[in-house]
Amino acid sequence: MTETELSKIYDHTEVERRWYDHWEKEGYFKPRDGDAPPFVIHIPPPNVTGSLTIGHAFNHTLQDTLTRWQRMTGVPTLWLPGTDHAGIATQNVVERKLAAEGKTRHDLGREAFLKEVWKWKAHYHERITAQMRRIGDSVDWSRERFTMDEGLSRAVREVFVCLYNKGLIYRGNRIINWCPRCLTALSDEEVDHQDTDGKLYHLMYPIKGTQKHIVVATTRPETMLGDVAVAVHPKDKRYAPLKGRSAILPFLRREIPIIFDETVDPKFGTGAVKVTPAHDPNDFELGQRHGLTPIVVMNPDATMNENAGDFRGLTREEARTRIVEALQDRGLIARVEPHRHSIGHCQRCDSVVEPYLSLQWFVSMKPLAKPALEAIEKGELTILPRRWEKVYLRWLEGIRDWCISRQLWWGHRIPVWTCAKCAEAIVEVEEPKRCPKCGAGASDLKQDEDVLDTWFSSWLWPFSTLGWPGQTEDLRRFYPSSVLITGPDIIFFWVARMVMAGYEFMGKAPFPVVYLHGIVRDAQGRKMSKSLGNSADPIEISEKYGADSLRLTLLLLSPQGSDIHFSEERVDLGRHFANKLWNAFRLVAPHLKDYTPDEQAARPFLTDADQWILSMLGTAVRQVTRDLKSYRIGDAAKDIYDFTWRELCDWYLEMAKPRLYAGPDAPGALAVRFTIHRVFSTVLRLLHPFMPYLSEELWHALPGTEGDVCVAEWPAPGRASNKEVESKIELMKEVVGAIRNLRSEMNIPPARGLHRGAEPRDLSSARGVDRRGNGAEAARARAGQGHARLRPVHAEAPERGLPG
RNA sequence: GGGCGAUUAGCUCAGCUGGCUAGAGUGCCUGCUUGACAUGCAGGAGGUCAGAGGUUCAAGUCCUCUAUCGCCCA
Repeated sequence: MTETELSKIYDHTEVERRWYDHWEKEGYFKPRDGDAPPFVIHIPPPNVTGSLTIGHAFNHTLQDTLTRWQRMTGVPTLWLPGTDHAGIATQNVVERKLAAEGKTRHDLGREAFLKEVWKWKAHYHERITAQMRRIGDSVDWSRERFTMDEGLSRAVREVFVCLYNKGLIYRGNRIINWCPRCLTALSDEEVDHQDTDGKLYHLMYPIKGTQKHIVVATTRPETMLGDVAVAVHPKDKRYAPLKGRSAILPFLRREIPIIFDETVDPKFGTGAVKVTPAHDPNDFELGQRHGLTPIVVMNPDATMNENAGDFRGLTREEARTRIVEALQDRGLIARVEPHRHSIGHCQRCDSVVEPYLSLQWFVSMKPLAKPALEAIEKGELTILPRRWEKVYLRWLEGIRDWCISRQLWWGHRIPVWTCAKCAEAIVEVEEPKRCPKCGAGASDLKQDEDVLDTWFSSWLWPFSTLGWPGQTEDLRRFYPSSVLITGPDIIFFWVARMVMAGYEFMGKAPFPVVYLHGIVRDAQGRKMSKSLGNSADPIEISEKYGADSLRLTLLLLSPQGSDIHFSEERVDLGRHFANKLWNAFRLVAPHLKDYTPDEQAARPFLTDADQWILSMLGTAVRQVTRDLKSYRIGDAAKDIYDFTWRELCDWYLEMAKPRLYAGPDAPGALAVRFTIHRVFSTVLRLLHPFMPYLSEELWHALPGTEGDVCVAEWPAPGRASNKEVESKIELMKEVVGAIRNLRSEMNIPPARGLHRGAEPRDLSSARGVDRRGNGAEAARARAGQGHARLRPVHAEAPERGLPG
C-alpha cells in the first residue's frame, strides 16, 4: 500500500464494511476442533421487545473483547448468541401497538394476537442481529438460539415435569403480586418499590356488646371490606381485656374476632391492625395461623367486587375516597396522619401492584437455593466485583417461593392438562393422548391457559442452548461456560436462578465466574431506556464514529463495575485514537514497503531508543494480558491507548524519524525498520480484541504479516523489561521536557534556532528527539540554552549516547 | 428501617496489596498550517483527595464517626 492510498483522516465507514463477512465466512467464530478446554460465553439473551441500546453494546463489547482475546491465544472459543422472548415485556409492547390502533388483544383472540407478537419478534430479532454484526460481535451464529425454540421449549417442559414430580413445583392459592393492568401475577422480583407519601388512617371498629371501639391503623382503608379479624400483640396490656371479644365491621356489619398474634408490632399505629388475608401477604399468613377464611373484595382489574357491598364496581382509588368519607360521616375515623411508605409498582407498566389471593403455580426455592449458596463458600462461584456476592447470598438466604405462572398469552404454556371427566391433573412433557386415570380421550383434556414466567426459560439458558435434555456433544464440550458477563440488575432474576438450575439439572454451576459490569447512563445519570428515548442506536453511533471507536470509548469509560455516563460526543475519545493510530501507521508504512522482518540482522544495530520501545512494548503486553485475565478490561484498553499514544507516537516515532527519512540504505535503517515492524505487529494484535476492524485493516496493510489478525497469535511478553535503557530514556525525556519548558517560558519560537552553547556531549541521547528544527542539532543547541538549569541532570547523564 | 456504593482538577473519572513530586480525557489559557495526525503538537493554569478523629516512620489509599448523593432490599 502506498502513502497516497492512505487518506489523511481515518475513514471507518469503508473499513468497517469490509471485515465482518470475511471473518464469518472463514468460520473464525466457530470453536475450533480439538479437546483443549474451550472458552465459552453464553450471551445474556437480549429481549426481542426492541433493538439494542448502548448498554447492550457495552455488554457485548466486554464479551467480544474476552472472546477475541481467547481466540487469539489458541483455545477453542464459543460465544453463543441468542434472544429472549421476554414474555410480559414483549406482550406489553405489542399490546401498546394495538392500543394505538384502537384494539386490544381480546379483539384479536389468542391465536391472531400471537401471530402479531411473532411478527414483532421477527422484526426486532433481525434488527438485533444486524446491530450485533455491526459492532463486531464474534458470535457463532450457527448456534444461535431463541428461548421459544422447539429445543428450549422442550427443556422448559422437561424441567417443569421434573420439578413437579420431585414435589418442588406445586399449585397453590396464595397471595401474589397482581398487576391489574397487565392482568397477571408477577414474581416478587418483578415489583419495583417506590417510597410514596401517603396517609395512615385510624379506623374505629365498634366492639360488640359495648359502646367502645377498637382503633386500627391502615394505609389502605379500601381493603377493610375484606377484613376478617383485628389483631393485637398478646403482651399488649392495652388490649388484654378484649380477649374473646369481637368487633363489628362497619358497612358490612360482619362480626370479626379480635385475635392475638406475636407478629403484630405494638408500636405501629395503635398497636391494633385489621386483618385482610386476601389482600396482604402478612395478613394472609396471620389468617392461616388462626384459621380465618380470606375474603377477596376486588376483581382482577382492581375494581371492587360483589363482596364489597355498596362499594361494588368502584375502582380501588374511588373506593378509598368513598369509604373514608362514609366512615367520617359516621364518626368512625379517629385520625389521619401523613405516612411515608413504599408502594409496589409493576416493573413493566408501572401500575400499582395489588397483593392478591390467587391460584398460581410456584417453585419451592429453598432446596434449590442450598447448592447455590454453598457455591460461593466452596469457591465454585466467584462474583466480580466481590461485593455483589453479599447481595447474592442475602437474597438466597431469604429466598421465597417463586410464582411462575402468568396470565399472559406470549410464552411457554404450562405443561399441565386437566381431565374434564375426572378432574385429574396430568403433568407431562408431551401432550397426553388420554387421561391416565379414567382413560378419557384427548378432547377431554384441557391444557392450562397460563404461560410460564419468562425467566423460567432463561434460567436454563446455559444448558438448554446446548441441546439439553439431549446428551449432546455440545453439552459435553461446552458446559459449564467460562464466565458470565451481565449487569447487576438481573442478579436475582437470572444469575442466581441459573446457578440453581445448573446445580439441579447439570450437577454443577453453569459458570465459575460472574462479571457484573456497570449500567450505562446518560449524561444526566439516568438509566438508558427506550421510554425515555435517551439511548442512541449503536448502529447510528457506529456509522457516525465507527464501531471500533464506540467499543474503545465504552471500555475506556468503564472502571470495573461502576456505571458509565455516556454521551455521544464522548465517542470522540475512541475516534481520535483510531485516527492517531491510523496516522502513525501512515508515517511508517512507506518505510516498511518490501520489508521482511529479520531480527538476527537487526539486533546488533538496535539503539537505546529501539531497545527502550521494545522494552516498553513487552511491558504493555504483560499489562494488557494481566488486565484481561483479571477482568480489568477497561484498564487493558487504557494500557494499549497509553502505550500507543504516549510512548510510541509521542516519543519513539519522533526519535525514529531521522533514521526513517535517511532511507532504507542508511546505517540504522535495519534496526529502525525491524523495531517499527515488531511494535506495530504487536500493537495490532493487542488491539484486535478491542478494535477489531481497524486492527484487521492495518494488519493486512503491514508487510510481513500472514492471515488475519482475528486468528493471529496473541503476543508473548518476551524478555523482562530493560530497566537500564528505560531509565536512560526517562532521563532524556525529563531533559527534553525541561528544554521545552524553558523555550516556552522564554518565548522562543520553535522555528528559531538557538545559540549553541556548551556541547552537551552526555546528552546526546536527546538527539533527534524533538520535532522539526529540533532534531539532533537543535536538541543540542537547546540543551545549551538551558545549560544553567540542566547542570545537575547533566552530571548524571549516561556516558554513552545513542548510535544514531 | 436494613445493606451496599460513591464523594479526587470547571466536567467525567483513574489511582489495585499504604511510599505521589496526586494522574488521564475533556474544557480553559499561550504558542505552533513541523515533510503521520489541527480528530494534531508543545507549554501552562487549575486539587487543604467531602468533613472530623485515629492507626502508622509514612494515608487519596487502612479504621471509626459525620455529612451529602446514588443503588438494592423490606
